[in-house]
Amino acid sequence: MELHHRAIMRSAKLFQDISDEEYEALINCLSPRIKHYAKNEILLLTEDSVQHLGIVLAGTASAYLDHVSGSQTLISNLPPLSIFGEVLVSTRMHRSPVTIHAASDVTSVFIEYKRIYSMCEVACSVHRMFLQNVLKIIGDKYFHLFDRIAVLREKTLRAKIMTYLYTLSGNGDAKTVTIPFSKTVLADYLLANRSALSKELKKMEDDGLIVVKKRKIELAF
Amino acid sequence: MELHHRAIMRSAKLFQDISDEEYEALINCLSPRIKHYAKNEILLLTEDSVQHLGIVLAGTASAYLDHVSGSQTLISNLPPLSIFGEVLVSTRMHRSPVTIHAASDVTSVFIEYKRIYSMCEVACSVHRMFLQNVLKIIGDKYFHLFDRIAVLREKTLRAKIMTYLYTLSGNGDAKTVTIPFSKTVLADYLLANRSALSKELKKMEDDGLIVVKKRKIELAF
DNA sequence: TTTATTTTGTTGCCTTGGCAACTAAATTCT
DNA sequence: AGAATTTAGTTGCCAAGGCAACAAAATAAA
Repeated sequence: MELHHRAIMRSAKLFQDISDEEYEALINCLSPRIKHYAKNEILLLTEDSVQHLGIVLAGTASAYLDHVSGSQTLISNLPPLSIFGEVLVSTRMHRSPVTIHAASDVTSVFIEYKRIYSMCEVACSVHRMFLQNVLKIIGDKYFHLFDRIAVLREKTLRAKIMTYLYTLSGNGDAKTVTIPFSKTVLADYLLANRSALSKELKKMEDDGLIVVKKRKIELAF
Repeated sequence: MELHHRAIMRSAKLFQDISDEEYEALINCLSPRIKHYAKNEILLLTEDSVQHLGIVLAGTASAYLDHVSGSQTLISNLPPLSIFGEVLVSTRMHRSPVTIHAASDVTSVFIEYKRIYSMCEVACSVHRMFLQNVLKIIGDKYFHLFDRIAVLREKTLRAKIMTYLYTLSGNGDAKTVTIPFSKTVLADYLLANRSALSKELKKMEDDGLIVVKKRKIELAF
């Protein structure tokens, strides 16, 4: 594994609260493997057997929930330093619930689950910190799904949008939010019709609730 | 902690793949505390600071997502041996995203997060197994939310119901499923109107898709 | 820069299913 | 067992928003 990849990976949440020395020892132990993907290539298919935890080092990938009908629902964007596959670390089946594909050219690193488990004897305390980080990351992901459900359960489209923006603003902390995807994808994310979303955003602007400037939205509520 | 409580707790997923001896040592170390709740009492409020992992030993509790408007959305039922609060083990804030209340009289046991972390030195290998179990449980919970989203993203009520029943049947394994709650609550769970649900179930029965017998539903698809 | 592709706004029509209101049936409580 | 409460079925009305189709604007590719 090349040095600059090591350096990038260093700042992944996975290695938080781990010293530089421990980090070096750890990645030797974990022996991560680098892979490159061209835009639109598939990193992972639904139902694939997953034996690796992945970290996006460069580019952005997207995770989709596949539908029987062939349609897809965006679950999350994976910008650099995102972790994926970690929820499967401990499940019996290790089957991916999502399809992940490269939204741009992507560089990703993979760590075998086995390695994660088998290193305990060697470095118990670091291992513990590492597992704790994995736990934290999974917890965060869980809360993201939770936020999603908080949005989806709203009955009206406006309430969905409001809830989404509120969550995006860190529960009211920021006055301006930047939507991390296009309006087309946002509609998809909110499980709404794109034209309906377009209409409603306009209405909300008329009602003085928000000001839409491309992907930036000023909140006035 | 009384013996029969120990015995019940023994079969919680949390202690899977841990020997009887290890189990005994473990719970001494974890020093769990028992609490009793009368029906409708609150175990946990949204935004509560959570420092304990809980296990339901007897009775059933329910986790709800609170809404600004005061309405609630059922997230999950917690029958005996369910774990709760475990997702927060590693998050910074330890704030509960849900309100949990006793659907019947409930006996529950609590384990401090601290204990979970601080036992490593004493029993590394058991600790590892235990953390792995926590990881697995969180993973499972994650997938439950996932299933929920798979249901919610369906556009038509019928599709929602179908997806729900399919998931409930173990992806087609069982021909008969038992809905774990009343139709009223089911409507709530599907984020649909109760009367609409009633109508649609009847229609589906007319179309020969299902046979509804109280809470048991035969699947013919 | 020119072309191709994707994103966005906008309109009208029409279906899904939310809502209220009431009755009946089924549980639970005492 | 009888009363009280909760759950379930049924109806008609109506609004939210899905869908299709098109044009314009903006991005990306060549």
